[in-house]
Amino acid sequence: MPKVVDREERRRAIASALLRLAAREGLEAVSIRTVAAENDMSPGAVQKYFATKEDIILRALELTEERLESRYAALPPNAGIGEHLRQYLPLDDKRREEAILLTAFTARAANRADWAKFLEEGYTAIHDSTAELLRQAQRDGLLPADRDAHDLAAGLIALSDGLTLRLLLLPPGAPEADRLLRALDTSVRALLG
Amino acid sequence: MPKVVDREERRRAIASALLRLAAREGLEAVSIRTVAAENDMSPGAVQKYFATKEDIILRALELTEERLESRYAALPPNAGIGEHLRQYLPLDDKRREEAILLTAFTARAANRADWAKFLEEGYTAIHDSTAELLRQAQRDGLLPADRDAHDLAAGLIALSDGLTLRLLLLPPGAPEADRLLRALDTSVRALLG
DNA sequence: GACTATAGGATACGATCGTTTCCTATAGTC
DNA sequence: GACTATAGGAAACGATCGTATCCTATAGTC
Repeated sequence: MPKVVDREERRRAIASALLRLAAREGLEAVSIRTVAAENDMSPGAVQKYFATKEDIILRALELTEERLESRYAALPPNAGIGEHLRQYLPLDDKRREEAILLTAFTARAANRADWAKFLEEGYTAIHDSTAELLRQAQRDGLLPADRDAHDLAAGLIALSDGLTLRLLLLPPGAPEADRLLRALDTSVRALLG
Repeated sequence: MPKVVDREERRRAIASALLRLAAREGLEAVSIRTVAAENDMSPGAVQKYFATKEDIILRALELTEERLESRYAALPPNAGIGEHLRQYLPLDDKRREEAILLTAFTARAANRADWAKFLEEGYTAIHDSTAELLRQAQRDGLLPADRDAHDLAAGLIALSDGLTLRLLLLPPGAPEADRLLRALDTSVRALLG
């Protein structure tokens, strides 16, 4: 056997470099060559791990969803709904990167059924775990039992996603962001209370 | 004077062709040549009206916001908040096109201050007119007077935008869309009290 | 130590990109 | 009718794209 490397680790590193680059300079700046440079490899080396550019993008999409899920899993078990929603907002550089990417991917996915299916599955997962959280709150008596957990979850997630779009248009530390976050709190309370 | 054409009309037609193309095949499919073909001109002719590709995109952005505003203005004066929000959802091909474009533009604008400023102004306009609508409802006694119209407007718009992202991932006539629309109604009612 | 399969890099190919330059046709002025 | 400014198109430029091909270096097997 010849020289051996951890192929899966390499693939992840390349996809991660793509995400870093795309978040910093936009998805249109992504090419085999620029991704290779971002990961300090030659373009030829990248091609040993991904046959096409499209394959790298799909792996990067996967990686983004993995990160979303791991952040979700890292929340303390007794965190409230508000804290869960806040996890998805672009309030620091890392989450801002992810939000940019998911937004760009979503726009492209609208015309590509395979990408859309992929993203939709991620949405469904978030939706289901949010709905489960709400049902738990109902069992604990923290939320009126006559609410439809699914409808409520859809509303809360939409609220968070819509706010994310607004926040992306503001400079990272803009003062208007506080107003928007307060509006989110108000709306969440109105929906839950 | 030589041959005379309506330059503004030509510019609008070119920008409109860009929007049509970008909505159908994605923003990455947009080039001087493809836009020219979409509008049945030669690439050289396009360059007589826009010096750079970037200029066309900016005009297209302007055009999209003009369309949003004109649709908003076309609503019957006694329409409710729910109908206003529904205007922005991608429920037919035309609005789906616009939503795809605005989403793609927003993702790119996150890294480009000039685009972001442009989009943010559009958001502010929608926000202000929505808040005004809410204050009118308060004066009419249709909405409790103790609500903050600005926070409420921000929440309602975020709700609509977030739902738009979800709808973009579903095929145009998907049955899940109905569930989401019902969730929107539920949430709007909860927010308005 | 010879052999070999893979890592990694260099290079080439055809296509397309944004943009510039040059040419022709035409509608209006004098 | 000569003149001219503009519309519109054709072609070319250098750069970059995705991808394919070829070459070398190296880590493991026998």
